Formats: sequence, C-alpha cells, structure tokens
Amino acid sequence: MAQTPHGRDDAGTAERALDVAEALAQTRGFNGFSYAHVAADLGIAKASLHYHFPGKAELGEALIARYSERFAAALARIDDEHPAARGRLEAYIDIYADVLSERRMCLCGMLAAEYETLPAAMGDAIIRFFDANQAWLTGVLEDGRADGTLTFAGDAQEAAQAVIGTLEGAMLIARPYRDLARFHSAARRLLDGLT
Amino acid sequence: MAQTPHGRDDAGTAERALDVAEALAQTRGFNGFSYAHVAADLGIAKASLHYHFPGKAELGEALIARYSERFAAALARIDDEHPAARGRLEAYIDIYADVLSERRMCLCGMLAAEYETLPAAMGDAIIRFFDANQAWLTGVLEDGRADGTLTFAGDAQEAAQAVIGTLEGAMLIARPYRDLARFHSAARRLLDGLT
DNA sequence: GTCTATAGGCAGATAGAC
DNA sequence: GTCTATCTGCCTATAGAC
Repeated sequence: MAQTPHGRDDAGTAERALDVAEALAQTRGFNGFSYAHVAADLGIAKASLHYHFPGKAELGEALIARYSERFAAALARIDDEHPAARGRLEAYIDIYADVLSERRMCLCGMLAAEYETLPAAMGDAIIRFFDANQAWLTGVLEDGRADGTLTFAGDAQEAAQAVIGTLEGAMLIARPYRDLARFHSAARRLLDGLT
Repeated sequence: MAQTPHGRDDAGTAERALDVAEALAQTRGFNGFSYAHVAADLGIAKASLHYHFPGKAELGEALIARYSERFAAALARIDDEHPAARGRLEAYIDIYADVLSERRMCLCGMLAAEYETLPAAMGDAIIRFFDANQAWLTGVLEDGRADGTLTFAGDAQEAAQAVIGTLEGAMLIARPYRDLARFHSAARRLLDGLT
C-alpha cells in the first residue's frame, strides 16, 4: 500500500488514481470513465495505471474497498462523537449531504444502478457495503427506540433498509436537479417520521 | 411513426428496437448497451438501426419520450379507475413494483444516475419526467389530505418529491439484492407514514 | 428498409525500453 | 514506476448496393 508520510499532496500514484477514479465513478458511473480519463487528470500515461491496477475490475474493487473502509471509519467516529441515537442518525445523514454537496452520488448507490454490468467481485463488495450500513443503522435505531429519541413501527432491520433507500433515492433525484434543498427536505421528512 | 395494426408481434422495427433498448437501458444503463446489443437481439444488422435512429442520442430521446407517454397514460388510467387518493397512490406504487418485478430499474431513475454523461436533450427530458410525476403526485396528496385518506405534514409538493425519491431509492437498492420484499417493505412503510 | 463493408475513434490491455 | 508503441476489440457512424 502507498504511504502518505507528508500529507495529501505527497500521496502515491495509486492513491491519487483512486481519488480521480472515485470522483469520476461518483459523477459519471463506472461505465462512464476510462483509464484515459484518469491518466489525463493525473498527467501520466495510461499504461502507468496498469502497473498499480492490472485491470479496471481491480481498480473498481480497490475503489469500493477504500470507500467502504472510510465509511466504516466515519461511522466509528460518529459513535465516538455522538452519544445519543438521534444525533448519530443526523450525523449519518450529514455524510450523504456532504457527498451530494460535491455533486457526487454515493459511490455504491451509483454502482448499484450499474450492478448488472459489473464484475462479480465488485457486486459482492457493493452488497457488503449496504449490509454494513444496514447493520450499523439497525443498532442506532434500536438504541433510539430504547432511549426514546427515535420512534418507528416494526422491525429495526427493515426500518434501517428504508432509511438507506430513502437517502440514496433522494441523492439520485436531487443530482440532476442540482438541488441540495431537495435532498435536505427529504432528509428532514425522514427524521420527522422517526420522531 | 410505426404503426402496429395487428398487435405487438407485428410492431415495426423501430418499436421493437425501442423495446429491446428500453430493457437494456433499465437493466444495464444507457452506457451499458450498444447498437450491437440491440441489433443482435432483433436479428438485424447494426446499420439498419441507424435508419430508424440516426444516433444513440436520438434513440435515447425516443426511449424517454415513449416511457414518459406510457407513464402519463398509466397515471390517467389510475385517475379513471381509482376514485380515492389513497387508492391512486397505491396504484402508483404498483407501477414501480411491476417494473422491479421484471428486474428493471425505472428508466428515468437509471438515467438520473448517468445524468452527467447524457446528451442535454436526454437530460432535459428526464427532468420533465420527474416534474410530471411530481405534479401528478402533488394532486393526489392534496386530494388525499382533503378527503382524509392521506395524512402528511407540510407542503404537498415537497411530500411528492419525497415519495418519488423513496420509491426510486427502494428500487435502486432492492435490485442488487434481487429482493422484491425489500421494495415492498419500504413501500408499505411509506404508505403507513402517510396514514 | 435492410444489407455488407468500412471508416475512425476509443476502450482496456500488453511488451519492452528506460 | 513511468514511458512509448502497439494490439485487439468494440464503439458509433456512414456509404452505397439491393
């Protein structure tokens, strides 16, 4: 793995390639960018990318792996910084809002749309991403129901699925409208529905 | 326009090409299929497609136009067959469920993900599709609030946006899981939230 | 309307020099 | 690690015969 001893600007080529590919995948989709795009943005030759990622499938897997790791780290940070379930849920929604504010779709939401065209390993990793989100959210919802800060009917697992779907859908539609408010109003309604 | 005097099997090449391209776009995305896919499925030469649709952009526009027309017709049929607002909303959700049951994403939901890569005319048509859905849903929600069959807080317009986002998001996530129940539980929760 | 043939470009990928 | 050069294949698209 590439080391980044002196900070972001010194990040290795592999890491910078992931940065560029991630932005492209989140805005244009995995089928909407090429090695040529990434290489041009980095100012290197296409062939150099193949040294770091043998094929686009491996690049895609690395993309999801890093995204999932960072997401998990963000959830752990939320657990640290927010004691109450409702605060955790609000912070979770903020992650999505931050992604959308850069005019990006959630990486795995975007890849979910392209699921049928992706290598099996990428598909599996996408499922694991949503499973992890669902597991974390289920815990938050159960805690919230226990401490009275969140109210909802039925299964917490099922409610967690609904939360994820609502946020992904709100991002999906808000993006073509270039309308952050559209996402925020959906998020507000979601939170109000859990009161 | 192609005539279909004797029913579906006699549909002209243009119409059958749209059928195939629509299925491909809804499962693989607009960037996930080619003229070669469509032509092979139809058993004709790639070049023949260019007679009916000069370029992929025109094919895409025709795809959205037909999809939007059919959607509008379906909404008009709902208005005819369902007098009460709640019944109309349930029938609206059934449209999405039917699409998903064929393992397809909503065409415009899929295209929304790819929005940044699409010709401007396609992008505009996608926005119009969602605007039309939102306008119809807003009417249904207002009626439902008036006749007491639907309950929700705030602006009907905003609530309509939330409904569309929720359904599109539920489809988006349910598809990789190949889990219709996941969609139906989200839809059930949506309806319960409007009670 | 549909075909064959072909153009021109870009995709992902490899070989081998430096 | 990065380069140039190259390969093969698929993409959209066009020309012109039937």
